[in-house]
Amino acid sequence: MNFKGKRQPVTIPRAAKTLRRTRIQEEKEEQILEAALDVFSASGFRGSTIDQIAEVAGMSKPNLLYYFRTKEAMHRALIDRVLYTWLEPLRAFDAEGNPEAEIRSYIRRKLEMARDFPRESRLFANEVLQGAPHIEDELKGPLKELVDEKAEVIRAWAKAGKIVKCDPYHLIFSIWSTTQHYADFDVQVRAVLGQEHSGEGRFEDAARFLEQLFIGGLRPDPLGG
Amino acid sequence: MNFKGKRQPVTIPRAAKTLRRTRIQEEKEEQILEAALDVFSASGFRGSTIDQIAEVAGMSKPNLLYYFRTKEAMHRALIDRVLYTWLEPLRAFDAEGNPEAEIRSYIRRKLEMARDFPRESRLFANEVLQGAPHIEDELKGPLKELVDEKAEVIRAWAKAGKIVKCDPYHLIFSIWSTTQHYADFDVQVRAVLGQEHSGEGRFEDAARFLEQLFIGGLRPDPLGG
DNA sequence: GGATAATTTGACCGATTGGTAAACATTACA
DNA sequence: TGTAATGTTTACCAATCGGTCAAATTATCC
Repeated sequence: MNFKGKRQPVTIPRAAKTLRRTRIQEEKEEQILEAALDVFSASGFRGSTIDQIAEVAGMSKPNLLYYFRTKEAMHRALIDRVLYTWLEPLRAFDAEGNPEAEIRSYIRRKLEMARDFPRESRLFANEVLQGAPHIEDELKGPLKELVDEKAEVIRAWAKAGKIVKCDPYHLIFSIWSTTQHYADFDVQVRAVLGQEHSGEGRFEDAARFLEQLFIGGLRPDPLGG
Repeated sequence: MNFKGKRQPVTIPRAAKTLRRTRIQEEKEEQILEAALDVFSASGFRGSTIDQIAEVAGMSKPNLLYYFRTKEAMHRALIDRVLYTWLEPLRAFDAEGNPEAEIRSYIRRKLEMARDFPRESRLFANEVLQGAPHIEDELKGPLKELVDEKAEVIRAWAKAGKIVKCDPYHLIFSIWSTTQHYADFDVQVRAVLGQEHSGEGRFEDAARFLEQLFIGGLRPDPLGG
């Protein structure tokens, strides 16, 4: 029952992390995950190599593998760290609030995330696009539950006549897709808009358009029908 | 000026293709591109291997490389073949038509493509997501020109009060993103909708919602302003 | 300061990568 | 039917892949 000849990296027994966690560990793991975000978000899991991440992180490959035993472990740690934050805007969606204001601020928040955290957006986009082999459970579990909950809120709003009757799931999908588009398909957006309109102002233009679209499209039918 | 010792694959001198094009060539290139679409759309360029494509195509790797000299050449041929078809719906967008009907049918066509050609959608999504290293020219050239043209049509409609005043580029982006979402993020859509609603009927639900959203959101302001 | 644990590295491993060389098999065509 | 062009395969290449190992270095703590 000993481990002589092969010391376990400190990060492996996760439970022990809070007990013995070096300053160096925190710094290096941070460095690595930052580099991993760069690489994974740009090339997907299969298209990324440990050597690339090591180079971006500025350390040797075996050193990376001292902190994360496998490429998969690095990817998993990255997903875990980013996923919670990523769902924050949807979680903030408030049943008690004013529907129009809630939808407006949800769009705005998602658009801000697309602008400020495009790598995180692309990390998930790459993953989902390639069949979500590593996050299937998260999609079918926590994500579905959260969406189910918020969909119920939207359905209640529609029932109360506060917004038009519509499918709440597809409404959420459409907000996701339109906002994340500006992160995931950034190069295409820039190419089409051309140099003159691909500055940071495009996010304001997008926000204006999307609010117009969704607020207009969801305004309740005056006949109540 | 001879090539002894290394016969040139027939496909290399593209100009000569029309002159001497074997039945076998057509069949095999078809087979290869079909397999390449499978693999590239699922893993992106970097994440795909020639061996994978060879296996799917049911032929040996050197045999693939007889028809396409490099992995890049295969990818390029695939992009070239698919791109034209992919832009067909936007090209069909008619300035003379009724704005509401044109937008409605554009959404429907794009949604049909997401349903019927999800691999093609993912091929481009992978490519753009990873920085569009192989199709930058196509984006900045033909794509931008086509979008510019159609944006002008939409702008004219808005000016004439036929639809609400809005940014035509972001309108096009939002139609792209919402429709392609059902191909590119299919696994996520299925996971969130659950088994009961992830049948083919989801495309009808999506169409209904998106038409509602866009038609409602673009209906001209009755005050005209 | 010395022992001990934590960290880092260069050298290396077998498997896989994109791609080649050349022998071999098949087809088209006179 | 012969033969030249076309098509296919086996064996192979150097480079890169994810990952290991043991030795060397550095930080920590008494």
